[in-house]
Amino acid sequence: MARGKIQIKKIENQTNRQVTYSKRRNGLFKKANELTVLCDATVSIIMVSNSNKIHEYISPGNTTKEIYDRYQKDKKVDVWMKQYQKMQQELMKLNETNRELQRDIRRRMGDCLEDLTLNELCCLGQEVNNSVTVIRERKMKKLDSQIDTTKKKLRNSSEVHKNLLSQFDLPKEEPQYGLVDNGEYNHVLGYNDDSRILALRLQPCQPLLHGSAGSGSCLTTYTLL
Amino acid sequence: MARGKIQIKKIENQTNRQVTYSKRRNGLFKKANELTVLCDATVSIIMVSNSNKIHEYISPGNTTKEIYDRYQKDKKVDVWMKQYQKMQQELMKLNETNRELQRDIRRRMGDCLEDLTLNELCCLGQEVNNSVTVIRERKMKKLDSQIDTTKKKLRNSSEVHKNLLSQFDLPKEEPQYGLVDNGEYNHVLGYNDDSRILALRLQPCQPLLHGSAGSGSCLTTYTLL
DNA sequence: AACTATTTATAAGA
DNA sequence: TTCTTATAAATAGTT
Repeated sequence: MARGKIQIKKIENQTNRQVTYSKRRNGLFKKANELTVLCDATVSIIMVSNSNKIHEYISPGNTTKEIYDRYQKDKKVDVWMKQYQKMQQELMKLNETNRELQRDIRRRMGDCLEDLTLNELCCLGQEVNNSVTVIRERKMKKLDSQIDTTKKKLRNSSEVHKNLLSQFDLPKEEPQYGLVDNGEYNHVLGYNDDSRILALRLQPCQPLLHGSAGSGSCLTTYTLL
Repeated sequence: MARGKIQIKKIENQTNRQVTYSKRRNGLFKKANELTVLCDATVSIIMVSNSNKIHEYISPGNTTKEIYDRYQKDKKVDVWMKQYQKMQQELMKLNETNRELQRDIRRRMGDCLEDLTLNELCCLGQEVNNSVTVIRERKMKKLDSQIDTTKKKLRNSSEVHKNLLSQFDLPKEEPQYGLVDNGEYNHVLGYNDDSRILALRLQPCQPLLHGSAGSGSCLTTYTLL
């Protein structure tokens, strides 16, 4: 526009382009500002240069975010909002599910039984009762295998001991590892013929997870903006 | 800038302002486009007029959203992204909690006991066993009160019947409402001296909620954009 | 929307 | 980058 007309096409000279970018950017921003004042409008300009630098103009008293949000609202391209609401719903659903699961567990522990019907109580009772049997069986199986393992270890030790003694030509003497068989175990672990489990707590056992999980964390309402 | 210099201040004449807005908007967009071509840059302009209408310019081959997202990233004002990640985390945590709760329930039903230690099995057994007792007691209490209510109703009916008969001076005759007392009920409901509940299912009872809640819905990964 | 006198923007050079 | 300046472009006021 001066000292000769130019073609509107990419300036190939890198330096020249850079200079023109800078000059015209200022020009554009100045015009934007004049427009803002003269016409009481709001203008937001974002520019990304060829070298990936970002410059912006924003009418005084506004933020680029504000203008863009407004633009989004206007264009109904608010994908974010939809996403947000979808997630919010999902969170609520999950929280609800959690509450229900926890209530179910509490019932299985004998809590919150007030609002169950007689029929529901029967079902629950039957279920829990079945569990007792299954869990007891599982426990006994585990116990058996543990005893088995221990026995094997003992036998092994015994063998090693014997071998050592014979290697050193010492007089043979059976080692006295103590393992009282079976009957005693049943008693210690609360397994008796009453066919009810009155398990002793061998260690203070942490409750499986009730309460700890999910805790009281009610859904935090995420406010927009 | 022509036919006389103007002051850069708000144009008070409404029509004039409107015209100038339109003219200068075109000028601005033209300049933006020249800049885009000459300097191989990307420009996004959003304008809000005094009368709240929105106009935009965007360099060809781009979207306003793209440019704004880039701007956001650059300016690290990505509040949305933080929000999104926070919620994503919350969702994952809740899903994890759900899984744990469901596993806990399954264990209380005698499932998934494989990976429990002997000690944990003992604790679980004890808890479930306690529940059996509590639930049984609760059931009996409910049953008692139901029987009580029924008895009262019966007595009432009896009374009404008697009164009616006497009102009509008819020969008195006791009504024969059938209610076999107590012992029979215990049997029907599976309460016997074995002190274990072998409840009959009076109706097909829906499982309290396991499985239905939360189902298999793994966390859907919300992709951005 | 078109015209045009005048102001403003800016390309090229320093 | 900034300044200069000849000249192109934009536009205020008018029609």
